[in-house]
Amino acid sequence: MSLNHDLSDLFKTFAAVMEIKGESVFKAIAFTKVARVLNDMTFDIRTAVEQGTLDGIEGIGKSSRAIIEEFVRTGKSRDFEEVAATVPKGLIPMLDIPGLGPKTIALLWRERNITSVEELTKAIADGRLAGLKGVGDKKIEQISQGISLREQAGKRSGIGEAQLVAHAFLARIRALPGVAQADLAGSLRRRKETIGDLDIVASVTNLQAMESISQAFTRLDGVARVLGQGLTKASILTERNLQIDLRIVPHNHFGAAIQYFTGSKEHNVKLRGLALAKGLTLNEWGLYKAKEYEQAKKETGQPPELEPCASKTEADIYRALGLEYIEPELREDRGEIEAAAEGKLPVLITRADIRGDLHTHTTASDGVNTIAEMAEAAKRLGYKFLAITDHSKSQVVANGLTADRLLNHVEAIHKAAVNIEGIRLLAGCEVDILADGSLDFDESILKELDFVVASPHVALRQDREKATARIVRAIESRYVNVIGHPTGRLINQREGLPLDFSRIFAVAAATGTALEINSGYPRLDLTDTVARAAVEAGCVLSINTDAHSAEQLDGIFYGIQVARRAWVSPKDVINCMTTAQLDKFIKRKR
DNA sequence: GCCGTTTTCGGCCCGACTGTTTTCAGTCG
Repeated sequence: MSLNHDLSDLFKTFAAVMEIKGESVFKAIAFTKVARVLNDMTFDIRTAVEQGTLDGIEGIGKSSRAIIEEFVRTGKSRDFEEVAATVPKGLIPMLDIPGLGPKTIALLWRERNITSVEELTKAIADGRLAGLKGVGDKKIEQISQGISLREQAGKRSGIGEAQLVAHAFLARIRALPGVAQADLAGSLRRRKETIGDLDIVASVTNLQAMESISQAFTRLDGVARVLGQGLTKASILTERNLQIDLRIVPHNHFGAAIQYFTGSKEHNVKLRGLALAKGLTLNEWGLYKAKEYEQAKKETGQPPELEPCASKTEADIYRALGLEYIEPELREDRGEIEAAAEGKLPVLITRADIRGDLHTHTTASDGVNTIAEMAEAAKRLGYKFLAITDHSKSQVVANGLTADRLLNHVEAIHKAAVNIEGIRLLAGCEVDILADGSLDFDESILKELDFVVASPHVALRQDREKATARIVRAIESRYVNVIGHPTGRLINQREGLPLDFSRIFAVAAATGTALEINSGYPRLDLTDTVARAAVEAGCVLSINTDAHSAEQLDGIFYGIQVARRAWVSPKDVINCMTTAQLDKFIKRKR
């Protein structure tokens, strides 16, 4: 898929160059969107070009299509190279410095011949920025801090880490005097797998309290630095360099504010475009009649003196725009607004739909709880079935089971099942998919199992062709029910296998093999966009915890969130089947 | 550059905060 990413990067850079050159911002926005669409794509762009299916994709117009086609054919774009040559390469990374934007970068380049972050650092030290119009001492200090911030920060936090910090701060904010309600917004509320910064919205019933809350927030425990603080808004950095933005609004505007702050930006842009087309205008204060809003009295930090069409709840806003309510996980501008307009949003899966976990470990391999303990924990979660799937022999570090040990373990599981009522125990195994796609046990062993998860653990740097053939071969085994964490990726740590998903989906759908959304953080594998494409291609999914302890069974929550972002309904997931349906699902393949 | 149930031309989301300004530009989300 690297071609998609290469092209996405090209459009991103193209947009950056246009910003610095001061061309129409709309051109840059358009190319930024093309970059996003390419990045989200789960099919190979080369195939789309060859099959001529590039036409129908929203956001990719005539010019972009020409660039894509040329790049697929020749590996480059003359248009891009021509434009890029007019701007020094070193200016592009300067855009990542917080507080420094395209206008100032262009100014530094033209007036001081600064063409890289390194030169900028030196120029600041030498005092060469003095006398630049619009750049004072404070601005220079801000840029200087921005440079060091960029070096430390870099990566987005994984949802697992961000969540802990978010809940700690949310609790502290809720405890501040005058706060009526406070909730998470931003990408964490949308349950994105990585989080850039945390957004929290608080409401007040007494407007006088707003500023004192804003101030108190910047003095909370765990605040390392204050980035900005106004009447209704404040930003801080935590000790771990995570940025938190707090927005404070009057209580009857809470819905509008949390809608606005939840984003995504792209979702909101489209929503406001829709509002405009209906003669309305949408902002963080509410949804208003556009003409009235224009004439209304407005003051910074205060709602306009005007009755909104909607503002109290998010549901009110979506309804007033003629849309079904859109769950936060869907708000990415991936077709949800169009679907909501037609009343065709999916019924999203919830925790209550899950009837069992199909990928778990015990003390037999590298888990910490026994069969009975895992079964009791599953029962407490209300589950009707549980597959015990300890590691196979190649996973030596994980105490993987040899054939003999596995057969004994199967017997032990069946024996344990006799003593445990109300839950069906499946004796399974997480069998390694070896580098060539063969399985760690042969069929004489596999046929003794009730359930098989096959997963790749090693050789995760294979090329696309090899990796795809490997997983396809595993799917074709009649005993394999689920492909566990199909790519092996780890958030912020490991890319995983570069699979050709359209081939994987075709074989998985044809054979009745489920693809896993592994709920273990930082796996979360498959990802949201891939899982969605899988379902659209006719595949079924399995959401499992890969729990190595009874406690970890609770982690199913992460996988469900990925599934919700993937537009997944209960009917798409084998964990939502009744036990009888699950038996049928397993039998059908054998 | 992209797009079209008010448009094939003329729009394109919107407000808060900061800094350098005496009325606004740049940046951010």
